[in-house]
Amino acid sequence: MRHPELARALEAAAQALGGEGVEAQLERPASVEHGDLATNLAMVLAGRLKRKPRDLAQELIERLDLAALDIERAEIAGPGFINFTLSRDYLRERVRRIVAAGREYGRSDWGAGRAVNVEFVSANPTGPLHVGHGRGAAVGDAIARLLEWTGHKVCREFYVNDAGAQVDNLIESIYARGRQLCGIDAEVPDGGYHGEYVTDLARELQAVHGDRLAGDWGEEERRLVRDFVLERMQAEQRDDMRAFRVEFDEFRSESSVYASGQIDATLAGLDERGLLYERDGARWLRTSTFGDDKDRVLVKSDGSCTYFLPDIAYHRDKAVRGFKTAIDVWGADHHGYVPRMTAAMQALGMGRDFFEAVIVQLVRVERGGEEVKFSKRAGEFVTLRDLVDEVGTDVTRYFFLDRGPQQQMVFDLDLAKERSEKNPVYKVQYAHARLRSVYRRGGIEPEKIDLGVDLAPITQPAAFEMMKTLLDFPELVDAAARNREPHRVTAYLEELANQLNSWYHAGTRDPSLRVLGQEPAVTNARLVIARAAEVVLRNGLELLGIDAPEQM
RNA sequence: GCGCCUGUAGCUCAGUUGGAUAGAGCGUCGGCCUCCGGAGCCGAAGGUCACAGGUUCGAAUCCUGUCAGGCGCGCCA
Repeated sequence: MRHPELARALEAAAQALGGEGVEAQLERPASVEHGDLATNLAMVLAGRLKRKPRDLAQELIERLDLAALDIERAEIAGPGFINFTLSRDYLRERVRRIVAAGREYGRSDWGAGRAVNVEFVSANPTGPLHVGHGRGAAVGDAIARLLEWTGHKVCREFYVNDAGAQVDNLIESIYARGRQLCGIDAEVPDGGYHGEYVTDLARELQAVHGDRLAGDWGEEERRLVRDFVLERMQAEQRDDMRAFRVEFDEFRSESSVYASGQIDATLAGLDERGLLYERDGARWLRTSTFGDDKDRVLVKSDGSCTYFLPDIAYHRDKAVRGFKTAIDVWGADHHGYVPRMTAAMQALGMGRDFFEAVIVQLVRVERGGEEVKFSKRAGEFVTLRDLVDEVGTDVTRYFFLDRGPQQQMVFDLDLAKERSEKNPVYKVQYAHARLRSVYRRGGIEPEKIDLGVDLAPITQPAAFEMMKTLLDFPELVDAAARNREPHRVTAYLEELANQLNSWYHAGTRDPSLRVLGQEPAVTNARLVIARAAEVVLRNGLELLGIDAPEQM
């Protein structure tokens, strides 16, 4: 919960005691007995001033105008904490303002319109998306949403590696499958693709182009197949993403980087800075001067370039396009690549904070405690599509966002399919639906709930605990955005849903605690609290790209 | 061998950037509700925060080392 006036008053008091420029941290104490807000300022000051923290705490309190700050009590506790108890009226009024802010509650202008590029998924156009891509998509999209909420101008981007050897591999795999379909002996090459979809593609190509592809393939046939495959795979990936509720603003392809002349521009830029050199017939970039363990080849001795060079050119282009920050969401198998890209961006003169990588760990899917190994269609992995078809977009997204990105995760299919409050997604969605159903049962139009009513009838301690959680939301959004950690939002929503559910369930035991069926003054006051909770649940779910349903 | 990530309750995970008595869900156990089943409600037990040192008023959090797991270490992408 924020209380900027109190923070400033504390800092002023600290300064008066000789603590120049100390920042006053306010936090929600873990235990209710410790009040509503606490600060460790006296202990921080004690180290600096070589004085006893509890004495300093006393002097700090004496310099505060408690009444003006809506503080009912200020107590010194433990080694030197100051615990503040806010007036109940202050909390009531702040919660009322949540409802007034509505869909805007939790937004901020921290980013001040800074342009941020968030690149994620970026799968090779050589097959269906797998669960790992799904996790990257959920995390990338949620980070994008968090940044939008905090005042950034965000571009969601997908980089298509359409020029590399992987596409050639796929083409050769299709070639082999095509021959097999014609009864000719052939084998999928090493490193080729084995999923059933490869045979499907071969069959389809034969149906469309007939005998043209029956014989050996020359340059022209391969180009034909390449065009067909690239379009098809990208269209499928796009569909998978759409079904997963992820819309990209921009698709950039490796081939367009080659076509744009930016490869040469990048080399020239690096050369001007004296960061390139020749060795063994290749051209190297001095990434090691920027923290990489060794230098990296950009142009091989045969004159072709490594994948790294177009990748640098592509990221450089993000700066050219005006982005101040480029965030890449990568699978754990690419984390070793972070230092060299970071180095390359610095080599081009970008600030240390221009490029940022978010590493997402692997996903293991389990059913009945056993690992689900692969999909029939894709062969060696579980497709995102299969997962979404089985458990739905909301659940899949939520599960991917329910853990820190760096945490290896087990996706429990049994829990995911559970349609009860055991399943955290349903618990949160149900909390929202429950409030909507209160309005319905009461014949109330939520938009017309009177915000001007007296909130004095709100006295239940459980209600105040929940209200404080509601007031934490803007700080939570801020922290989640700054750290690129969407899982803070899911953890928060689960806590809120628990509080809301127990607030609600109190009414099952004691009818006088229900929202409906009370004196109008009581019902009206509780409706405002219900609305505030609904606003936060809905906004939180939106931040994750998950539906806030009217009913379950 | 080197680098990065991870190690918290039986399981899956949080832990407010160093704060007070380490939390939640699932599972387990007890009670309530229900014609039965499912679901739901109330409560309880459950911990050497991988291990060993260090830093300080204070460490799950920071530093060093050890152990275990994952990933990476190419003129592959």
